[in-house]
Amino acid sequence: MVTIGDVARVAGVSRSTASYALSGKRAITPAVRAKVLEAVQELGYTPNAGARALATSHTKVIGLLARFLEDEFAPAMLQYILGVTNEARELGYDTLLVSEEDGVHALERLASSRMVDGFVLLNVAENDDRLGVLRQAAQPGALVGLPERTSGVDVFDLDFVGTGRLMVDHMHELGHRELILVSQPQHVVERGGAYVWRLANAALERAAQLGIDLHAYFGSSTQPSIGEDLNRFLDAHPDATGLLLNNEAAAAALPSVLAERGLHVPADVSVIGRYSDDFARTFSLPFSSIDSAADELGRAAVQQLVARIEGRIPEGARNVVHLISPEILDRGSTAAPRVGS
Amino acid sequence: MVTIGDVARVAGVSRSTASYALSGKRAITPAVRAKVLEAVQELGYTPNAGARALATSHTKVIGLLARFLEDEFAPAMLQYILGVTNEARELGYDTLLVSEEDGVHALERLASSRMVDGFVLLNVAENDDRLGVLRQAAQPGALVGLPERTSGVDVFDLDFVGTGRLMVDHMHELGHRELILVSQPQHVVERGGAYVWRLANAALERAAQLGIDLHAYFGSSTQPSIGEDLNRFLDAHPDATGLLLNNEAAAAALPSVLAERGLHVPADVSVIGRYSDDFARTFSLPFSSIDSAADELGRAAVQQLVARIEGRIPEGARNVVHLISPEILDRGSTAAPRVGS
DNA sequence: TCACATTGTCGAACCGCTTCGAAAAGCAGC
DNA sequence: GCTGCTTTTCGAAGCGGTTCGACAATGTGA
Repeated sequence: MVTIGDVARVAGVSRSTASYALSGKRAITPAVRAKVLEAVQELGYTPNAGARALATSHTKVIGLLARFLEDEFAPAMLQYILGVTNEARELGYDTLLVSEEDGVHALERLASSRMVDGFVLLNVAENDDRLGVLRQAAQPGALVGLPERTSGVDVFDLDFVGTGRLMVDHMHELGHRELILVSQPQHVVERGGAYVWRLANAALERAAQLGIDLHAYFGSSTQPSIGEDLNRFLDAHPDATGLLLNNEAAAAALPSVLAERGLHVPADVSVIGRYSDDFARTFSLPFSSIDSAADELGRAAVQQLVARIEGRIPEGARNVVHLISPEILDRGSTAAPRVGS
Repeated sequence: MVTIGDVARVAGVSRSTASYALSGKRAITPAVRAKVLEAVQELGYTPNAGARALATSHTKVIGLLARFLEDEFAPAMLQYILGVTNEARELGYDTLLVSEEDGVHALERLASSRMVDGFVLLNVAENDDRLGVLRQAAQPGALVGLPERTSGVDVFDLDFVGTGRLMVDHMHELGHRELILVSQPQHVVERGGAYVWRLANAALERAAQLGIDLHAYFGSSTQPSIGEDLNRFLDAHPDATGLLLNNEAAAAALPSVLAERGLHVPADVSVIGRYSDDFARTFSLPFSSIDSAADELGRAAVQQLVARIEGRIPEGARNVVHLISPEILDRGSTAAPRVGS
């Protein structure tokens, strides 16, 4: 293994000079610096990460704590993960991915062993038990997902309240008066998926204000049960003219369910969903939707985290709670309801 | 930050004694060890990962190099990633996930900076340019995906040759004589997805031996193009009685395509696919299939890698090339072809 | 009681890098 | 040619562990 000592010897300078030549933290004569760089090239020197971490107390690694809820649509998580790892790399950081069940333990382990400079938590629950540990940790943390208490951490999420309202408003403007909302499985809500009821409650409230009949249901997250669920909901409310989807599996299953029932979109029924564009592209999703903005959220969380790690954010500065405004991507699946239906 | 020096002082022993008491590498009087452990509890001591790595040259981290090919079905990758991270954690290792485009560069960076003890490469191509670097690296590596040259690395993959044959054999036994094979997009093949042509060639060869008419196509990986592709293939071969799928998007799209054409499985057409069970469960995939065994492959790669890292494999031992035998999970989507069709 | 193992503990060195304070070198002005 | 100031380089210490060789304290047998 080639060390900075080897570089120094070959370049004919001291180790500290070699170090300064590489870091630029002190003035070095151009000629000397050139000799050092040449030696680096010749020997193929790369600093040892462990040694540097020990000396600087910075690992240039961020810890990414994923959290896979049973019954949740797992592939959606990949978009967030890639957003985080890609942005981190662009900012000079590597990412330690932890998929451990026991997130609290993982957090304690990484924080106290100083393996990482900061944390990104995915899929944060309303009362996420990881937050207590995170607030105690020496390293800063950024969340993707809005918890009840946001003190001491930076938060990034889609505005699910706004999303619920927007869905209802959009349908209302078109003239719909009876809608069905299909959420994630109840299981997900119980495990802390606050975004589910946040959207649902906002939609119900707005519907009540507007005099709209909104039937809110939990749907399964797998086939074929979600297909059966959808048929059941449609049977129960024959006069409903619009569907709101906050459930990826439901979106994926809906085309064939509608086909079997001989229903056309948007002539017979209007549909609007909430899922990632990538998901929409991969599957035959001809439905207008509100993007989950997974990539954007992951990247924003990392940017903020790195800014904190590198001290670019004043110590006393308030934490950020950044909610992305929902935007409808129009795929033409909503229209005025059929007259007389 | 609490160090082993603090522990030693509180316990009233030397640093080395504290270290030995914790590692057990030398005999320590029970009473002394108890005092050390008590001090550890009291102070909440956790060893500093960087310092330990520097002293032992072991980081207890493995580098996971993912590789996302354009047009490939990304969510499938998540299963491999989780298999790797979970197995690694169970064996006491953390996982550094690298999604960097330039895998060669990433590998060099991690290897020479000694950030990881070993590598797992996902989605390995026939002539993967990462292998050259990996063979030079001081750390061992395990691959998921079979390259042309396997020297110096341990390899784990599904037996795609066997898979191609099995699909054809299965259909042949049922009496089918004309089949359509839908592979991943040509793009994927060109980028190095060897598994695609490996399966296709094996299927074609076996079909030729058995006197079966096999029409092999590349299919798109996104909707709605793959739906159009499928319709085109079916139009072109009206007498084909069976479909072989090596393309997740095709599998996901097929149910609605068949519904539109009024075809029933397996009465009108037999179908067999190759995708992960998780994928099958998530979507309405009523097709018998050969599991990708993503989780199993990821775990096996990690087990082998860790065995090498920890020196449990003799230095001169041959590298492992482990191909998982394909097995058909029967979901009842294949049957004898309709007589007279 | 003494020589000799054996067992348990300690001090010091080392892993590779950064950084501080001080020494050395260079340069101006007188 | 000397003083006084910068600029550049160096030596040494320290980050927090592990590990080796030596020493001290026991215990054993003669």
